[in-house]
Amino acid sequence: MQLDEHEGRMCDATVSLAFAILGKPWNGMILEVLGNGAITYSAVRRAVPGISDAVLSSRLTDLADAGLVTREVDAGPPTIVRYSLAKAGIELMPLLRQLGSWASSNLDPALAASVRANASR
Amino acid sequence: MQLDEHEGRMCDATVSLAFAILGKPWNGMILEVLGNGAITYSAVRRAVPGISDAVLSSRLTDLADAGLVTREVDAGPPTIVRYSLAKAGIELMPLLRQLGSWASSNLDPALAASVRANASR
DNA sequence: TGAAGCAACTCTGTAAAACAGAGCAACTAT
DNA sequence: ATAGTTGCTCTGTTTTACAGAGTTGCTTCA
Repeated sequence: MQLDEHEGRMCDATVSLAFAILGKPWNGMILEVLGNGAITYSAVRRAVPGISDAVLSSRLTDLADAGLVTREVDAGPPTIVRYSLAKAGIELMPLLRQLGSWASSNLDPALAASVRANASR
Repeated sequence: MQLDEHEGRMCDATVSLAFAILGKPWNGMILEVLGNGAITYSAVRRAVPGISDAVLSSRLTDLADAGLVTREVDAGPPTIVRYSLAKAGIELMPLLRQLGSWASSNLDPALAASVRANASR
């Protein structure tokens, strides 16, 4: 068995880096929702059907730590917490839109249904 | 507390669809590696450090089922199995490259290191 | 020749992550 | 007063990824 041009092939480091964020369940969708402007935690929860509180909270924290998302607290009362995209997140939006276009042209909508079925389980 | 324009906000269905594939750990990286041309299972394994055989096998099957990847068997001997991108996968490549560019401009490389640390655990 | 190595996976127990749902403090609305 | 909402936290359960071993069929090496 001849090892040839495959031998030194490695996944591109920048793509790996991108998917450190985007390859985690729910992140892409959360970011997309935030792309439409500052939003409260509960509204994100409603906008992303199927996500749990525990995961949403954890993801928002991670995204803020990574510099994609900004968490702003209006002390109130009532306390209002808003999440919005930071510059890095904003720059991702055109790509997310293109990914949506690609998906609608190339993927079977039943795929999303299977995800939703999982979510409703 | 006033519910206003947030009320009807929902995650875009096409983005959800895209992330049915891309939001699963390892898929983005596998697809990127396949983007450089047909490749054997073992070569994919080496190209994506940290992935397990069980997950790689499962992902390749899922990607083939979704129509992004083609599995071709050269009966041999020795049997050679090659994976390559189908049309839908090929159309995704420019977006993956852009995601890599975005990541290198906007994400902390330490993020990838944390993923690799997990992988070497 | 037999042993070692490689390809392409499969199998299985363990650890980690996501799920599902309950709960809490601080508020607002009825 | 009760009920509802916000923004989470907590916890037991289920699912998924991890880690490593294993199998068959081949090729390579001593």
